[in-house]
Amino acid sequence: MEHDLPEPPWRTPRKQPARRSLSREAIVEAAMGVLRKEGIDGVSMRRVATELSTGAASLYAHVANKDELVELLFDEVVAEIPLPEPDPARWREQLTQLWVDSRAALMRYRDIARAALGSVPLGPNALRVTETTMQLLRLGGVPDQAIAWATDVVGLYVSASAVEGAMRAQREEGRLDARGRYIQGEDQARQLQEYFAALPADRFPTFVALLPHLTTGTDDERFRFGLDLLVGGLTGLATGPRAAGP
Amino acid sequence: MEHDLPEPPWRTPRKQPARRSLSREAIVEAAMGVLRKEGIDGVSMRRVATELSTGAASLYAHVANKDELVELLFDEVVAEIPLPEPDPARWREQLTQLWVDSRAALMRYRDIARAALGSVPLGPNALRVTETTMQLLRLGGVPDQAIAWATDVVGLYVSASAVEGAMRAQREEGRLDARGRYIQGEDQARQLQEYFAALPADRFPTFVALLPHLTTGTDDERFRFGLDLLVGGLTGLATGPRAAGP
DNA sequence: CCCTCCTGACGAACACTGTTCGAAGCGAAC
DNA sequence: GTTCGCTTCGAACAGTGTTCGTCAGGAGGG
Repeated sequence: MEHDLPEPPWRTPRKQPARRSLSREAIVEAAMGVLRKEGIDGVSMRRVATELSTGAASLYAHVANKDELVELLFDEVVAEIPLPEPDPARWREQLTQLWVDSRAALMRYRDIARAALGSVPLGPNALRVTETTMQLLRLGGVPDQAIAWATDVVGLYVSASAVEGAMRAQREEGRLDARGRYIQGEDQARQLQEYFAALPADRFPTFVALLPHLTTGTDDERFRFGLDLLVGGLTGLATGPRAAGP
Repeated sequence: MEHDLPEPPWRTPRKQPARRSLSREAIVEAAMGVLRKEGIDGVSMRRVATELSTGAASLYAHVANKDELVELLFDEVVAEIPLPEPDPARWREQLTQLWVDSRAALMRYRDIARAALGSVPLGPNALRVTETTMQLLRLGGVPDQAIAWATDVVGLYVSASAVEGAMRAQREEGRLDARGRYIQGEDQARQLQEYFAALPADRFPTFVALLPHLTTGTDDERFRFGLDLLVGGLTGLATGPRAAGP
């Protein structure tokens, strides 16, 4: 970084100048860059290794698995979720905000949320988010068993929504095919419109009747809709706000 | 099947006796078998082709893509969801039952639900399920915009829950590693217990306090918990049951 | 009856993937 | 000074989805 002049050729080359730099942190950092740019499918062992100008096999000294690497990535993403200072008077808003922020952080890294589905996240940062979530639910007076299940359920919903949002974003981005043909999201949207217009109204009367509403609203609004349903239900379970206690 | 004696060598071999049998239906059927036994990752073009005793390239005459094949599979699975005859007096129970049945049908085919996340299912059978869902919500007097969003939201939740359930089932199944070592689900559960027991109670007080509740309940109960939250919220949006009408 | 034409079948190949093996190289410890 | 152990990393293995070019068989026309 400081000076990238070519090494004088008469000097002995010193193959690894001090570049024992390969470490778990460096690998995760490089992988995060790939993840952000190309999504989880872009994160291959070879791709990450190339980013560090080495071979794929070298990564296995610091990371057991690709699965383990993805877990590390996920927890790194979760670290970006801002945590509130729990306030008993505003536990509902804080909960909603926390979950909205969670989804936003996940979507910032494309389809990383796919890693959360099917494997309960238990990294250090994920634990901190879970702890805060549970604290807020407790402040609201939600029963303990409901708290445990609710964190699970909402986590599932947030992740699923993030995955769906990432897919939609990728589709609208207009990705180019292997051939180089541009598949504009616009084209697909038009095809969908045609498909909908051709649906037999006698067999799908309600669906057809609701067509205008189906494409209404942004992803965030739809997410908020479901989230409000869940939070509303949790409020119903609450015995009213109570002070934090042991 | 009837006789698999070797063909007498002096007979002309007749390479394709009448085996123009390869068709889209046959491919989907074969793939369904693989899916049920080994999950979505087991469904590879070569694997399905082998099941039909042919090569992978042959499938591409009937199916554009692997993605298309998976879409076909998904819709075939959705076909197994039993649809109720909508009854205005019981719209809530019917809705809940429909969603429980949907999750059950998905889980019957391992992790096929992964295909639903990130691509709104629009096959003929999926449309029938969606139509019924919307009819039931209408019977309950849920506003149109809420109906559109609710089908989306709950579909997401059902799929996500099915994925999680499939993963857990696979884990508990005790799969053998590449080495042949048995990784019993029991072992992993014990490791998890140890990890939880070692958590610092001062940094994660609420989490640690709720530990007994975290492992309580079956997957179905947890799913029902979230589903009841959602249905409860939808009931709150309803203007009361009304007769079906245009 | 024969000769096209065309579509489905399919072996081979391409560019990938995750992971393992074995041979090096290096630093530290004895 | 030598040995031990940890990194590094090229090569290879067994997979993956997909495409290409060839080939055979049936349909249709003359």
